[in-house]
Amino acid sequence: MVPLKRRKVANSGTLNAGTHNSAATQPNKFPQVILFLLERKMGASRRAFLSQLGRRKGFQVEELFSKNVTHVICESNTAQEARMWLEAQGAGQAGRHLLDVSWYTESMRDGHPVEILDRHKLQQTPGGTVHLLMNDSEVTPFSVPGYACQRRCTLENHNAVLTDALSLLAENAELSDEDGRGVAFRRAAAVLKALPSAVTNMSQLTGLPCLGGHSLRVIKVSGWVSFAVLQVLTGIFGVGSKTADRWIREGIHNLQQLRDSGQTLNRAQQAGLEHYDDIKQPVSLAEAEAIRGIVGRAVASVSPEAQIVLTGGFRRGKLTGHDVDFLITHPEEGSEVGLMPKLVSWLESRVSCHLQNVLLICDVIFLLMFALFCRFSLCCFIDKQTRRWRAVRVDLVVSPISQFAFALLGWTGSKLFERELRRWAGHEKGMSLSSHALYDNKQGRYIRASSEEEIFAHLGLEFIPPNERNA
DNA sequence: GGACTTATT
DNA sequence: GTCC
DNA sequence: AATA
Ligand SMILES: Nc1nc2c(ncn2[C@H]2C[C@H](O)[C@@H](COP(=O)(O)OP(=O)(O)OP(=O)(O)O)O2)c(=O)[nH]1
Ligand SMILES: [Mg+2]
Ligand SMILES: [Mg+2]
Repeated sequence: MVPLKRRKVANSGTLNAGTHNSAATQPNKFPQVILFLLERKMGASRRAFLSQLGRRKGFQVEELFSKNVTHVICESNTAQEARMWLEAQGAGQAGRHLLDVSWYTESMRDGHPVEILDRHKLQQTPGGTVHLLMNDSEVTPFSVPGYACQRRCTLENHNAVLTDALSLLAENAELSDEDGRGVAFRRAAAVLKALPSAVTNMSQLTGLPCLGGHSLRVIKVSGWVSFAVLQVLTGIFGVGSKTADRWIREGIHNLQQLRDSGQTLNRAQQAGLEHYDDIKQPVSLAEAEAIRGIVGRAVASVSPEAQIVLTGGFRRGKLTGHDVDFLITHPEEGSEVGLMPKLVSWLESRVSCHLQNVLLICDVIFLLMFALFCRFSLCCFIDKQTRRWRAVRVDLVVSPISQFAFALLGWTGSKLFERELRRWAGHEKGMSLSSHALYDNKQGRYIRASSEEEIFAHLGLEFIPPNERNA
């Protein structure tokens, strides 16, 4: 076990505020304000970061304390220590503001020193009274005196998991002959054990004594639900992080518990749960091509001229996928409207019929109908010559030919590649890219394109073929 | 501190 | 977590 | 809130 390395307070006189970062540092815009950030509980890196931020915003932030300093900034629960530190500097508090970091961060946000309100002033907290962040009645704040000998603590423990974790670290420190760290963890554990109820929110701990950075990180990590549980629940189609989080808080940690819980599920979630195992199985390229055949025939029968293209990961050369993505268009602008409903009807008409040789669409599990009814997802079952059927997800997108290039680029991915394209468009070119269009924010007009190559060119990027978009 | 892709339901 |  |  490697203990977290202790910060070295680098008081080397290497920093001369005037010269370093001069390019990014603006001249002092507020000469009546000279800031100093106290490192205690803030940490060296956070202090360095905040200092740099302030200087960029035109504040004078001193590296070293001096009599000229008008505002001393420190973390919210260090009032007593801050005053003692100032005394030690022989400075006292004479006419000097002693402020919480919240004043600093708000001033950074607004770009100027904000009015000093009561909540910005450091609380006189001899024991450790809770610093209320907001008048939120849901989060019950705790208040605990600084010494264990000032408080009553029975055998009751509402935070056993957390105190166990901290006690283990204490034991480890003690056995490593690090008594200082050992007793620190013991105190932290004791603070949690003294609480009248379980900790539900990290914000409840602000202001409590004996809980330093390390202990707070331990508490935070201990509260994490195992990644595996989250993966299982969000692995259900229609279940995202918020829903998974809510279910976990309600004691639902696996599929069986979900089924037994009687939770009301929306349609996508019902289908996602019902076909969980099937949908999780990767789709092979052969299956994708087979489905292409089915959907292709469906498209041809409802609109003979229409074209269908395999997009998504398979177009990028992947050999497996979590679904099969298709883009459908029509050579004549406007003829594509109404294609999707017809296609869906055609597919539905084959439901539970057994005409196809190899493949059969037999269950449409949900529809996602958009404004123009241009996108839809279905779940079909494939007969693999064994009379066994499995659910496979298929995404269908219909696009007018005028938008085809944007749709093709947009639906080919990868997801990260798309995000990077759009970020580049916005940040570097002042344009907005979507799977429908490219908009020039400066010229205030849409840019037409009839191929992916043209879009890359408009964006000032070298063309990258699909098989090299696997970012 | 704040952004971090964009559109659709 | 990285960049501004 | 979830999905592509
Ligand atoms: N702009 C944008 N496009 C996305 C997003 N998610 C997916 N796409 C696009 C790019 C993807 O390649 C395409 C198909 O999405 P899929 O989820 O099917 O991913 P893909 O086919 O790449 O991988 P897969 O093999 O199906 O797991 O849709 C997104 O969040 N934003
Ligand atoms: Mg896909
Ligand atoms: Mg897809």
